[in-house]
Amino acid sequence: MHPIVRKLGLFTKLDPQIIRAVDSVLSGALEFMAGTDIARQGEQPTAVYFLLDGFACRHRLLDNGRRQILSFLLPGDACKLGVSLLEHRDHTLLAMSNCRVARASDEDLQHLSDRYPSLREALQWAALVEESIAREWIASVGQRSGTQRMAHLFCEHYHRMKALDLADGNDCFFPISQNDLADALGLSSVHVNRTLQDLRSLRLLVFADKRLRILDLPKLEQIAAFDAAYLHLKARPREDA
Amino acid sequence: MHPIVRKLGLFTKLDPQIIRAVDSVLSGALEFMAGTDIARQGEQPTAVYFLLDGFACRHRLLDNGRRQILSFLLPGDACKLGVSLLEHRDHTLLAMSNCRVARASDEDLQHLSDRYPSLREALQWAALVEESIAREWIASVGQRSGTQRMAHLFCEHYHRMKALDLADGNDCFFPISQNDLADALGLSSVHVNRTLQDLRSLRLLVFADKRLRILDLPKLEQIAAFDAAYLHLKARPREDA
DNA sequence: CGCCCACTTGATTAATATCAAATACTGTGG
DNA sequence: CCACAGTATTTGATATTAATCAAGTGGGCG
Repeated sequence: MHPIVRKLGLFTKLDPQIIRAVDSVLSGALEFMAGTDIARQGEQPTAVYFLLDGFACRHRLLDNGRRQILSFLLPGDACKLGVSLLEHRDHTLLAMSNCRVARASDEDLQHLSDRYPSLREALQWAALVEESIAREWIASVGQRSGTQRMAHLFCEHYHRMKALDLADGNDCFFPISQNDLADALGLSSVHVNRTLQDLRSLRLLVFADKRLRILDLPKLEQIAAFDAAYLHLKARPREDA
Repeated sequence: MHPIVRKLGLFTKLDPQIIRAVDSVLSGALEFMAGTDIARQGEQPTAVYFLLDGFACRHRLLDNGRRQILSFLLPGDACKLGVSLLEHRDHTLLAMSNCRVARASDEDLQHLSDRYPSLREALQWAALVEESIAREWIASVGQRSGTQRMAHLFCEHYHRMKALDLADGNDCFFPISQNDLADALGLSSVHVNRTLQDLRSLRLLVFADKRLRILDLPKLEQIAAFDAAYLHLKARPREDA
């Protein structure tokens, strides 16, 4: 299934005609190798990127040389109408696995949104959800302990993957090193390693080979003080309509 | 000057006709006392709020009983087109000083944005900047020490106030208790108190009587590893046009 | 084989939380 | 004006969390 349809389908079932219109303004699929930048902090933005396949993140380099991962991008993500209104990108988009990406000019997408209000709504919805997730990350880094934070991130990732039907039972793709995890959680990599061992020894999850397997979701959610409300996942309106 | 014009004027000079149209869909000014909620986490959102005067914040209560302040709202802020697409608010809007607020229905504002593309662009711009600030908060809480974080927040607040012409020299309104500061920075209030004393004894700033006075901005920015790029403040295109 | 990278372990230190109490400050009613 | 309650700030002592430093181990791969 088309990843964008799948993602925006979490909000609403888009008319096939709209999908075709979107496709018509998208570039053919671009390939990015794991570890390469899709778009760079500081550049002037003109294009909107859609992740079609793979796993990517946004991150920002600080003046003090440190790095913070700001969010993760799953297939269908990354649409952000209006970026070209800014003079420079304030963060880098990085492919964390091999990625297939499509690009559209912001302008084209705006025009399309003018013509199809339901497309605009779906994109607005996606942007609002992404913002809500960003806010939860602030709350998480600010108020949760290292263990809770890590548990929370795993819950979040699993729920997002599940919602997109990209989880295989209690197991899903999560191609990220312990170092990246540290940069996402605001912890040192040594501490990440130890915390991971704790969670593993509690038999809550297995995180290895670029995959996350959740063994005890309720317990994990409890530890994390996880409340899925911020993900704004409605009872899925998709499928069999 | 109209606070919304002042804020959106950081992006573009809006046609007076558009301003009148916006005013026409805004409720008259609502008053909120310091400490009262403007809109609550969990409620179903229908309205878009504009802060006309005063100082407010967004915050979120976690399941573990803790609280994180997610962002600060300055006059002209708070427009977020599309909120009504979500089923519930994921955070609370709280007046931190007495506030004057105007409300518009999301629907009215969308229609207006359809009619006036430059209004839509200005609102999109404001939303993008707010997101960028949220990302910087993630980076700050994740990668900066307590002292740096606090210095950073003060730099940010000062720059934002300055950009809106709401700073009086090196001095500006900042009506927030040390407890709130702690909830914004992800520190304990005791630690905030001590960090504050450090910054004060270094003669970098004075924070008292609900005001922030910056004594040595370059030094403060250096400590904070502050880089204003994320605020997306262009060389102001306002005034004397 | 040997190198590189990711992960792991141990020891130590630094940052920050927590607990407990004292000291301002603010507004209120008498 | 004073006594008072309530809140905000400050201080000290101690405990915990997580960072840092320094060395391993282990697997993939040319």
